[in-house]
Amino acid sequence: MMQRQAPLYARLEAYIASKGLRSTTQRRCIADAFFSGPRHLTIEELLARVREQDPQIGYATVYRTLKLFAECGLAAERDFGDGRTRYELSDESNEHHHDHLICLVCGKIIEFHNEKIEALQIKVADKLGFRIERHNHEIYGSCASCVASEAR
Amino acid sequence: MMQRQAPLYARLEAYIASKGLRSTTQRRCIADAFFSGPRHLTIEELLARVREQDPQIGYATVYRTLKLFAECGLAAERDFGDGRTRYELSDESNEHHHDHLICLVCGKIIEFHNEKIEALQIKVADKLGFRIERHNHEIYGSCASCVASEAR
DNA sequence: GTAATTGCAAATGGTTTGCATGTAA
DNA sequence: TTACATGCAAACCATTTGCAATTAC
Repeated sequence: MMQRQAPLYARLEAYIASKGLRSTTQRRCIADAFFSGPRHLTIEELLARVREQDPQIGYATVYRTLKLFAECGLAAERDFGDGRTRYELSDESNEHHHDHLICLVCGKIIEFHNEKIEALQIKVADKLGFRIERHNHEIYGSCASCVASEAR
Repeated sequence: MMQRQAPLYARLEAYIASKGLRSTTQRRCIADAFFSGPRHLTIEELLARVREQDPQIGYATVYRTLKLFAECGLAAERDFGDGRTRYELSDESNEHHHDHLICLVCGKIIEFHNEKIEALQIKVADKLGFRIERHNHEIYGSCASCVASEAR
């Protein structure tokens, strides 16, 4: 376990304890894969990482465990329109909130954060008396390298 | 057919003719329901409207026809995270582009448009050399009336 | 006439669930 | 000891597809 992931483990263990759940080898293994892995992984990708450590882990366990992580606020579910749910560290587990640019050519996912957009969203909602809980903001198109290789 | 929907019919018929497809009673009936109905309808809702006119129409036909409308640029598919795809008139069939606020309590869908947000998105993408094709921007929370009834 | 379209039912595919077995506390 | 968790297979559910019958042109 890397140093910077220790707080995430601690939060997970605290949640598990507070709910009367159990700390299992599978959950710890999936937590390892999720906390240290690349962002925006699908269940399938996560399962592959997890099975490098323990080939016996079933895919239903990964589904259930990521739902658990989402429930306790460690993970966020993302839908980028390709039919598979992706998981990433939640905003609070992370440095800060971010949104995404998704390359339709190579599949690359780029994170962005723009304070002005965030502020304007709040303004739009306020004007309508709407109380914001969360938002999705995804920009689809072609990333710089795909635009470049297309031009060739 | 109402006056303001005539251009939409014309575009549909033009597309159908240009592709060597056929103008069927089912397609015209589904077009009626879609062009004149409320926005953001699911296939199931659309099917119900369509069957008021012609109870024989099958649901696969509605799926196929809405895909056709999307293909020819008349319809836009929307995913508000509840597992059902919704269809609305595309930006070009409509007055202008818009995004959505979705009430998680009552399900109300409110449209919004903010030029500053649009401009900032382009700025974010430009800085990364990313070419935008489209975007999703959804704000989830509680609408004014649900916030009010909660306060009671 | 013939190629596109329809309606039905079956297939698909990601995700969820029931259940018998295993295991943490 | 006794709930909770796991792994498997089956179920789910929105959507898609194969196919025989129908229809537009």
